[in-house]
Amino acid sequence: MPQKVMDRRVERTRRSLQNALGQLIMEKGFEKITVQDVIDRANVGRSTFYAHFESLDQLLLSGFEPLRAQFEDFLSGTEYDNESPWALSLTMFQQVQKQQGGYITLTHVQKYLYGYLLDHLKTALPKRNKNIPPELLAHYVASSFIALMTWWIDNNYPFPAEKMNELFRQLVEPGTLAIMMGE
Amino acid sequence: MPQKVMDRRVERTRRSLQNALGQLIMEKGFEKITVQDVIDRANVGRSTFYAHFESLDQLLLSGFEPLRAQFEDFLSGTEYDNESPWALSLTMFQQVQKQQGGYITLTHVQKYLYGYLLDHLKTALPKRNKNIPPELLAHYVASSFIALMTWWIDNNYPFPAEKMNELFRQLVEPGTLAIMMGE
DNA sequence: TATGTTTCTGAACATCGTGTTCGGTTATAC
DNA sequence: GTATAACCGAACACGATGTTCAGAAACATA
Repeated sequence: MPQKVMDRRVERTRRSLQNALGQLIMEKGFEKITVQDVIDRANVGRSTFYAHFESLDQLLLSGFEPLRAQFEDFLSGTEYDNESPWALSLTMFQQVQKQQGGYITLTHVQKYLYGYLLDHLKTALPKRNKNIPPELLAHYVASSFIALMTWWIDNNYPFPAEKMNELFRQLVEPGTLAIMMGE
Repeated sequence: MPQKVMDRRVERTRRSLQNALGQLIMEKGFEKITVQDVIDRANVGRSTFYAHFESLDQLLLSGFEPLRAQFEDFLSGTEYDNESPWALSLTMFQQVQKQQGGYITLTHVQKYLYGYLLDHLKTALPKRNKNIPPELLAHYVASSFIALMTWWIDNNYPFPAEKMNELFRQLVEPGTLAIMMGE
């Protein structure tokens, strides 16, 4: 939970680090980035970095915080039913699209979104089925979502969020319905 | 291409390193493994490791070589048609199952299999479609495959390969057909 | 069994990234 | 204007990487 009033310097430092990380992820991918890279780009002292974050992973996570809060809100105000997975995926497409040019990157999506969707699906999907284990079904749906989202971001958002969600549903729903009914 | 006759010591060293890596992947995951871990486990000198492989990635890749060769064979003897993607996926399920207890791990699957399937799909799938970009479709199918494969290995091969491939097809085919026909 | 060749060993070394510490400097809030 | 909080940056210990080299061991051959 953020302080009511935050020292300008703190805000400036954190923003700067987040932006630097975002840029570097685009340039060379998260795995190849060092703390040195980030603090050089952000013009921040080494000790300052560690005063704010205990690792690059923490810094990465901090940039995802705004979206995380939105999804929490969304989920706490939603009933679980047959439509809720599609509503959640639509929200995710929309929110990510809105962040274009911000510091939300593919790395954020792949690292955090998958888990959110999976958790939701595990409770939203029917629990018992003789044709397929429910966790497998959840994995399949969540993976498919991430695949579409990854392609979408990689290709620079060629379609609007609504169209992506439609594609997602058209691809995934028929098979899942078929397998739940039995062949 | 392996030598006709290989010095016993070379064979022993390489096997030992591959096995050590396989064990360590199961124990703590590929990302957390260091060269030191591997050579300690394998009882091999530091300089020996670097005489054989130039990195952990190379060592990992070397263990996948047998499977890679099989898939090359399979693909070079197969016509591209509507059935070939399912035949390839079945082969992959079967070959991975056969390697149970060998040094093929989840890491191998996720790092190499995806690329193989994707390449095949890009040529095997119909090239033009007004409803969905072909590369997106290929990504979706390949990701779904990896999702099922991952679950299967994670849960210790609860079903035979044939059943997994059937599930894969039942989940993926209806949606892809529907979207190719137009809604 | 003797010989020449290949492989393995292990210690030493340079290099790089991490995470911490601390005395000194600067910006901010009031 | 002053007390306080944040930032700086140099120094340090640590651990992993990748290379080098001289000596020991295993191998193929005859």
